[in-house]
Amino acid sequence: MHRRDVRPLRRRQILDAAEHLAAQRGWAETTFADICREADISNGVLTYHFKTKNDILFAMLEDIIDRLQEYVAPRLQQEGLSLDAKIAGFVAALSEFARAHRELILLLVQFLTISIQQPEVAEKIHAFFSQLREQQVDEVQQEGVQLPDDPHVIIRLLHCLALGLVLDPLFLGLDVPIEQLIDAATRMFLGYLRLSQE
Amino acid sequence: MHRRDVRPLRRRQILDAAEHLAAQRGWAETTFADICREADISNGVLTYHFKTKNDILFAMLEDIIDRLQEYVAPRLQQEGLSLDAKIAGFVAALSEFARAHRELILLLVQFLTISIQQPEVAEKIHAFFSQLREQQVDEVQQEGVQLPDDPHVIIRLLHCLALGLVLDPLFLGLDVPIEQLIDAATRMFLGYLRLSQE
Amino acid sequence: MHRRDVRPLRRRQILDAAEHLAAQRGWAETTFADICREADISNGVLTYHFKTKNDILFAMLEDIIDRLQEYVAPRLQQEGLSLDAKIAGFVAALSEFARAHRELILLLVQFLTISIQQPEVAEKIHAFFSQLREQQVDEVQQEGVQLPDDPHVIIRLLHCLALGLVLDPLFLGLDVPIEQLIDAATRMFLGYLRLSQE
Amino acid sequence: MHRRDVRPLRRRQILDAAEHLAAQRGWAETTFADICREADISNGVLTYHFKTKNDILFAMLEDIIDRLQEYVAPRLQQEGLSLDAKIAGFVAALSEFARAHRELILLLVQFLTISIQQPEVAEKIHAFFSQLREQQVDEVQQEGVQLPDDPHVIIRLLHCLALGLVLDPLFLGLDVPIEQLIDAATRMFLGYLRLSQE
DNA sequence: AATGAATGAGACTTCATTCAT
DNA sequence: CATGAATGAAGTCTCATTCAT
Repeated sequence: MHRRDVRPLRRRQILDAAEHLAAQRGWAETTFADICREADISNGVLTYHFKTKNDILFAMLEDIIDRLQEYVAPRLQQEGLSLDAKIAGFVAALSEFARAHRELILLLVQFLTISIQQPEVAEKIHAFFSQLREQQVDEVQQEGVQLPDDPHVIIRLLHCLALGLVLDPLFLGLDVPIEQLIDAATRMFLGYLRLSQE
Repeated sequence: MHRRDVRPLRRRQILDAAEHLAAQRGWAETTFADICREADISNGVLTYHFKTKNDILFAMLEDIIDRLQEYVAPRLQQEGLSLDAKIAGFVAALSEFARAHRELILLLVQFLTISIQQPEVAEKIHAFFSQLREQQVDEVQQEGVQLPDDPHVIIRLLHCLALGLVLDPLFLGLDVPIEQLIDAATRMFLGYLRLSQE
Repeated sequence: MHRRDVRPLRRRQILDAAEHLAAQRGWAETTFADICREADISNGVLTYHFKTKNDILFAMLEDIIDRLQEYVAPRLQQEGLSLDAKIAGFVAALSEFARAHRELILLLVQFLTISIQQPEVAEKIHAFFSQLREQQVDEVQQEGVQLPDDPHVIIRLLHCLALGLVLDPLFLGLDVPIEQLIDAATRMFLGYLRLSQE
Repeated sequence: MHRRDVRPLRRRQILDAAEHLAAQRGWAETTFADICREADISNGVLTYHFKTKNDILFAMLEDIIDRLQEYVAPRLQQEGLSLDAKIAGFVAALSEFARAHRELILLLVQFLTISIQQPEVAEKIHAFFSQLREQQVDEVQQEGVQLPDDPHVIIRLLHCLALGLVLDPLFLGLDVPIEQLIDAATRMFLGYLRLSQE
């Protein structure tokens, strides 16, 4: 009897290899041969599971969005936490995540770049972040406190800050310890939330 | 007598075409043939002026750094402005720049992505932003006011925010009017600067 | 089950074509397109079996050295022959070989020329002839007769003469029947061997 | 007033550069750009003096044949020398020449290789050596002594030997001191000349 | 005489994709 | 499911040659 459904295993094997290489050297510079070598499979296996290179690209995209989803989900809708605690928690989690999953961040950068000319990719990324924003807007709106801006603006601003905090050390070096930066950013954002209350 | 200085003209022509295409479709997807078509020159002219594709890449990098430099320079060291006015001016200028030079921003994104595996590219970008940071740190230090953090941390945070503000609408769509975002960001940052004075 | 060992067959096919063309028109003037046409294969097959043009060059070199080896081996260490008979046999075999394998000789000339600036090629050719010399020196030393010079000098001289006999008609035309030349050369060399016995 | 006839000077300059490079790295690997760099001239000058690459090739060929001629001429028709002395002198001069003009020998090898598929080149080289042979045959015939073979065969054999002595150390390394080789070769040939007198 | 920019054919090489086994 | 040989279009790059100045 055949091993039941080797396919998911093979796909996983291939995606792991492809993601590693794409993060490392860029998707355009990643060839089928590279992936075969990295995944220790033959060219035939690769093309059996993924018809075209773009198929791999989209599978990777879904894969990393799933992974981000899994990471994010339990951190939302935590009952009993103050807004401040949630925000501080979000920024802290983000920075921790960026350090622990550097490769995934690099991969995401690849996809952001690709999204410029691949509308389908742009759409998927957009959808993920939109949904995340909506959830966070909901959380903010549940608070009774007075806010300095429309909740959508607030969350958008939070995301801008988050994006900057994740990418800046990646591209521009790290002259300043990341902890100090995270700390300052948290204080800044919490201060901003309280601006209207003065 | 020779046609006066044809080389700089041709180089400019080629770089314009290459930058346009790289911003549009990505550097890896930009071929010699594309550039020739865009610049309306023959393949020979292209390789006469730039020995290799990487030569074009580096010329482009220097070109955009020069352009950023030219844009940034007059906006620094403006005597007689308060720190608050400078910060607000920086964020405003940035957002205005991002809108007016969308292509240049896209190009910069390409280079950021390339910098991950090309140390030479990373170095040049790093050098530009380091220098900018140093200048801004100097400006901050000239102020007599008490600050919430080390000036390096403050400027770094400002740059994180700026990076986020520039890239976020590019990649993640724009559900929120950019003006509101800029306004909120400015208020946030100015509030942060005053935190220590309470 | 796979077609049994297609690779060696294809390699053979390619090498035959490449050797023929290189002998005919020179290696530098032999293009991938030429080889594909001659071997009746597609460009893809060629580069699938040989990554670079230099790979083909080295495969050719090994191939012709193997062929020379196979030709030479059975002619050495023939027991029961006098030194004179061996020498005469060597010269005769050589001239016969040069006529029967003209293409191989032309190919060898190509490699000699290439060896001037490719140390790796020079090394392989050198190794082959060194080994041949050593074997022949051994044979000479087993003779009890008094010799006019150190056996290494004698064999080296024999090889110089052989090289001249092979190349001269190739390059300088043939005003003199090759048989007469071979005959005279044989008499000359045998006379030389007996010089010390006078 | 113009410098009178710069052209011969320029041609000399170009030929020197071309010959040096062709000897060094092979003619096929020598580009116009290489020659311009080596001769320190512009591309325009090069193509003004030589329309095509083959023009340079033929000019080089004529140049080296002239040089060989100049070297050889005074060594022929030396009255008052015995045949033995002439032969010994020829071999000695040859070996001395090969050492002093290594580059020219390398260049000659290039031409020999090229001659295989360029009949015009083959013809010129052939003509030079034919003429040299004729002169030497004349000299031999003027001797009253009894010879072991037809003078044409003798001289041809001498040339084979000479070719071997010049090329062997170039291609096959030099395990044996060249002096010993020259000495042995001279004795061998002189012995051969006396064979018929026994 | 001299210059060097311009040309485009063609070289080597890479690679995603197909397919017989 | 799996293999890897085969494909050829397309990529980057080289270079002899032309030509306006």
